[in-house]
Amino acid sequence: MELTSLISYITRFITLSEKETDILIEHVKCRTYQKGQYIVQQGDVCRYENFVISGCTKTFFLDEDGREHVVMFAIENWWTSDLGSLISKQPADYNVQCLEKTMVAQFTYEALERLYDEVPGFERLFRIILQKAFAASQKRIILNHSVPAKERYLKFRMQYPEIEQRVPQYLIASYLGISKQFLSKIRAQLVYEE
Amino acid sequence: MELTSLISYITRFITLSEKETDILIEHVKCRTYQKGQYIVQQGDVCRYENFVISGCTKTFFLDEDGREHVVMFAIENWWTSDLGSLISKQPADYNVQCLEKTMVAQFTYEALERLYDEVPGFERLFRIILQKAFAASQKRIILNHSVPAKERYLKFRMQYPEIEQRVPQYLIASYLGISKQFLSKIRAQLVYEE
DNA sequence: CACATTTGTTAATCTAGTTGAACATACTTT
DNA sequence: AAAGTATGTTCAACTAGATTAACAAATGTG
Repeated sequence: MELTSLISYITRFITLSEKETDILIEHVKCRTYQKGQYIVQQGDVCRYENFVISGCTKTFFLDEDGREHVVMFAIENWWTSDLGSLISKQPADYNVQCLEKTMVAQFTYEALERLYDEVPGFERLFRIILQKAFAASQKRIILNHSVPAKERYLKFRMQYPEIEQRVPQYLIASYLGISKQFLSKIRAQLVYEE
Repeated sequence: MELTSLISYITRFITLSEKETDILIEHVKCRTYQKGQYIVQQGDVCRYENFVISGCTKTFFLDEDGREHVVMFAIENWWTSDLGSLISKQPADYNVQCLEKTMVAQFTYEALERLYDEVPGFERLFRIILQKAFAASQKRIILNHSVPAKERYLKFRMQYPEIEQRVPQYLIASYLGISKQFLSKIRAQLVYEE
């Protein structure tokens, strides 16, 4: 079934009784997006927390000059959303767009609230997910400030080899905070060095 | 009592019965650090989640060349820690050092675990805190990538006017990811413009 | 008080990374 | 097959911001 990966993901962190699994399933909906479609649009209020079952997405925003800045990617077993928008019900800062045909499991804000109340471990699950996400986000701030682009690229390649394969280079450049030309230069250097 | 600010902070998010308040108090310890002392040291395992009762701290790390990079500040009613280290029990990436005489309320990892189990709302409290912290951290990554230093400084000034007053400029420059000379140049420009 | 340390400014030089344009390659779509 | 669109490279001119160093001003300390 479609939700297998979600359930086995969740049970890595908390145990779910049969009844709780049923409650979970009632509160989540699967949806498939085609390549290019938007799961979240900058300016709209974000309605879902999304768990990627299959496919690949990019999260980005457009600055005042219309330039695109990639914030993150998401592949199988990752969460993606504009959490700030979801919890505050303010317009989203980000877009989440599918780079491939992508299937996600979607939780509305209300579904999450109910799950927090009805499934005891659920609050813990998200506390743990958020702890990790926050710690990773903090590390990324460090990285951007203290490490030159070349090393940032190497680190990215090490950490997310699947993503490097799946995603075009100019998007990776944007994620790293550099121009595609400069990434190309870095890659040329690395080939020469190896 | 010293913990008044902590308790009124917490009750902004969840309700605490008298008994729960007692349990909370049992699991937290106040400690005062003098100016210059370290609450967390890079390389040590971080033992506490800290709530600032009074004073001011900076969180920073030293890169391979020994240069200091400020990640955040914390003043009254803020949390500060190296969360990654606290939860993984791996050596901390950051230092948390007091810029003034600072009083904090400290929770050990074990105390937090017990509180999650014994005080029903506690898991929710931290889920909410982490949601906000994560969303803010994500916004900061955007900001660094898409906005020039001058605007980043203006935004910082708007958002944290108390901190701008309390903390020396060269630390703010480091927080913004620029050199102190460049911040000085920006400030000179702003005075001229106003 | 004088002296040292911390904090802030100004100016010259240097560099990592940007921008833009031209060209190459591949993948779609008609 | 032709033509368009998405992706990737290279080069030259440019700029945001770093680095170094010298000097003020402010603050702390014996």
